[in-house]
Amino acid sequence: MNTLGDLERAVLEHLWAVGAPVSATQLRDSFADRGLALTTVHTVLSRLEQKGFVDHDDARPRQFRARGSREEHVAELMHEVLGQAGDRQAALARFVGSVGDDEVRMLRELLAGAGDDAAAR
Amino acid sequence: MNTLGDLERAVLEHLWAVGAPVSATQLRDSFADRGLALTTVHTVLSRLEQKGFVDHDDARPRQFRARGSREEHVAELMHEVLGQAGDRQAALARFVGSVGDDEVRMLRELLAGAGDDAAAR
DNA sequence: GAGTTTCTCTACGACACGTAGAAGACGCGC
DNA sequence: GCGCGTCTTCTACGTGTCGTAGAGAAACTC
Repeated sequence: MNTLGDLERAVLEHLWAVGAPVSATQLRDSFADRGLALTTVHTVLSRLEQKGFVDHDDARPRQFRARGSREEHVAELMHEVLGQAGDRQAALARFVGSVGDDEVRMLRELLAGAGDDAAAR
Repeated sequence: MNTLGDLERAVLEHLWAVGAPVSATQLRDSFADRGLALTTVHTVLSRLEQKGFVDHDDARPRQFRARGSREEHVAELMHEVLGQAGDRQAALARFVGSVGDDEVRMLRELLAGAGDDAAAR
């Protein structure tokens, strides 16, 4: 499910942060502190691509970009996790029970506002 | 974070489902379909214990039990996942945006009811 | 067309996990 | 108390994933 190694995660985070397509070379330079070989970056990118997290065009210096935003990803993961609960309601209850005050406020507004057109996804 | 193998997860699920302390032998029998050796069960139990998911007393045929409920675990995981979001609010918004109608209703009630004593955890 | 850059293919070491054997620790019945 | 069967611990191996990168092919630049 959440199967991403450290480097994979770091690269994906970077792509999310940048928001724009990025070449392998640029990535290697962004991670200069790790002193990665270009091929390493490529391997990681292919794996992220296989896993559906990354996309690339076929222009020549390939440009890679994340598919979907970090928030989308997080929301999706939250749903997956929730799906593991036997009793979804109980799990949800526990979850909101330990959410910060400001976030509770925000949730209230969200739920009030989006109210009945929630079906509009 | 969510590092549980298939068998580890299955065993933990079982412990959650049973709710009561269980011996290794009983576990092996519960998983008779897999034809596991007792030692395998023990290994898995130790690993789950190392990871803090399982507890055992020191009576002689050791009795193992899950620490915390499945729902607790799920809620905790959801928080961890949410913690990965750069923009927690955005992630939360997306999350509730794709929650089922009945669950939306339940959340509304929870948030309305638990309202201001949310700090009471 | 030669040199440089980028990409793909392949590989290897480390680590987690499923699996279980070997041997020691324990308890029960006699 | 002793022997025997059971439970527990220790250790190990096979496999898959991930970090890492080399070799060679492909493409671009001039």
